[in-house]
Amino acid sequence: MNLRDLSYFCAVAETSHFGRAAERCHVSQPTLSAQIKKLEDELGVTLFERSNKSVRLTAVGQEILLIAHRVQEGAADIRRAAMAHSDPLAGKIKLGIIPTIAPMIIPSLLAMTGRKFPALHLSFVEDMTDPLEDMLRSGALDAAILATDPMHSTLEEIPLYDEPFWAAFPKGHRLAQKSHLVAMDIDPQELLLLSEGHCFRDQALSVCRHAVSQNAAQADTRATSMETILNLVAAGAGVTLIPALATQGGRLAETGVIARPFTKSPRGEGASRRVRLVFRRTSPRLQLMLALSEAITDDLPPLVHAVPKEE
Amino acid sequence: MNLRDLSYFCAVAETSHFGRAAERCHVSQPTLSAQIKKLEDELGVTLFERSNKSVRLTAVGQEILLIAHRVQEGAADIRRAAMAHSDPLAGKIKLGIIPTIAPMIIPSLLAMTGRKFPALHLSFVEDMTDPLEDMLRSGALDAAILATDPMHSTLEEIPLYDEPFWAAFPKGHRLAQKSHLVAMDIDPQELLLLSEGHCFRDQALSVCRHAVSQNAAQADTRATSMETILNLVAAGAGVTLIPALATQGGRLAETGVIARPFTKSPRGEGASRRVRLVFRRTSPRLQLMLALSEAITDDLPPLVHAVPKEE
DNA sequence: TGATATCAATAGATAATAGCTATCAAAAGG
DNA sequence: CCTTTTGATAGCTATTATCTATTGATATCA
Repeated sequence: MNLRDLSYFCAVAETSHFGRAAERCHVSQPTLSAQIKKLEDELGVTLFERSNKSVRLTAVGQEILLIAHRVQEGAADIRRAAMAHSDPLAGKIKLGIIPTIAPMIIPSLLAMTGRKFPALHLSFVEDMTDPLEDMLRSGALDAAILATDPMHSTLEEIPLYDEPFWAAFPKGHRLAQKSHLVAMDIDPQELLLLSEGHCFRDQALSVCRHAVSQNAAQADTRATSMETILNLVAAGAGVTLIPALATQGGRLAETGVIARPFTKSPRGEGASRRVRLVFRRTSPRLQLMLALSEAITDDLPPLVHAVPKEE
Repeated sequence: MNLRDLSYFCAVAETSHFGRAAERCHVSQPTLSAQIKKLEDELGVTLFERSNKSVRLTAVGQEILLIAHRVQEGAADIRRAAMAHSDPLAGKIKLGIIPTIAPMIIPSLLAMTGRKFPALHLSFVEDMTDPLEDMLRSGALDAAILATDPMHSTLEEIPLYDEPFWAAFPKGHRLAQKSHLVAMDIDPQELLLLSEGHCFRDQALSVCRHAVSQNAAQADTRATSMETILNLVAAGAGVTLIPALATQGGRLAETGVIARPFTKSPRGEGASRRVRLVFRRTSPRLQLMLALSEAITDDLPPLVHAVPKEE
């Protein structure tokens, strides 16, 4: 049995005429006759009672016609479903974002996709890098925005932008006197860090390499969110590093926290992290990933830098 | 698209493994891969996200899987329906019978089919030959039991039996003195006939050929049923011919009507009619027709005669 | 780290089949 | 009696589903 055979069958049943049915199916009459015969042989029943003058459905034929219509409707539903999903820039997409990026990027991301991909429905999961990669690999996420090279070879990445680090300290702090800082300006004793697992903790530490060994004193004050750390900074508990985009929006000034960029090195390499769109190498939505990354990099905020093309 | 493709698709979706799915479908893995790819191309969507380590349904794939199951269920329903109708000796059959046969044959017919074809459901239409032939040709009937050669070449017949004619007259009638009659014994003035359209009317007249022209006197007393005629006979209104089987059951004796057979001619040809099973030449139920006619002739009542084999 | 195992995809050849044109055979109608 | 209609048949071709053998890419294990 075959969907084509069923459509031939329906055509004959509805026209009561092999020739006209063949025309409707865009095949020759002998072809159609042969296929009907094949179907009858396969089912072991006679579907039509034929004579030169008339073609009449048998009792089984009538019964089967009803079911055949149902089956063909199902086939049409499959085509419809496929059609509805054939736009690569449409549908639902579940995006994981690390906590040091999520709050800053989600509003603009939603605005941008609403504008450029009106048929796309985004949902978000905010978690740390490792759990996000796990979810990505298991299929629980379609993509993630991360700030590290993906660990697994099954994952693919598209660079989005480089985001410099800034130092944040309370108003009146000695660092406020300089417009640009260097890593050594940070006093390891003062440095506040996110809890382990946050990639930004490791990145901040690698900027302040001199602080690694001496930071043990702060072991008991590791905050689980940027928000908490900045509150600690505002309260005068220390200084910290924050990603550039976290300086936006005026929240810092309100709480009396001051932020300063670092001086760029001669080669233009300041302290920064590379933010990437990550997804399974096997993802069927590569096209969407490319479109999405391009849309993001097309309209970057001034505080971050597009990735140089040759990379 | 194709029912086979859909079953391949379902197999892969359910095993998440091309090799095992291929095994389940009894085809090679490359075959299955190719067909899935073809299906994806045709639908314009990716159904599976494949890697060496895992095969995962996409969102469209999940949606389509549900519909595909529905479609396959429909295909199974078609096969089931065909299976249920594949026994040629089962199902419903609508049988037309002329009024001068119906009352005598229906009880034994029902008993016989109930015994020999328990899966067969008979229903009956009692009418005169012409309307029955029309219904037969239009498909409103599956078969008919008639006593005439079918008029249309589209109809086929199987002889069942030859049924002699008997004369019926009131108790004390002069004919009662003879044990066997000849046609000329019938007085045209007395002959009562069924109304026009009944084949038995014409057959009775052809037996009493001498009565044809002289029967005009009875023109106003044509009864529409054998029952009525016999009541007239019982009341002394005349004599009539009846088919042999109408003499069964004791009803005649109760009403004081006497029946006598005719003498057979030297060649064994008495006055009689041939009763046949008639159906469309194109009928898909030829097998049932043969079985049915054989079952009827296998167990004829003593008053009728099997049709000689050479005919 | 290198060897092995796993698994889907690809290549190339073959078998099955759906398709065509031309023709036939039966029946109906003028 | 001839013509028309219509489904079935015959013979051939194009398509395609299928096979085996192999590749290439990962993952696993020693």
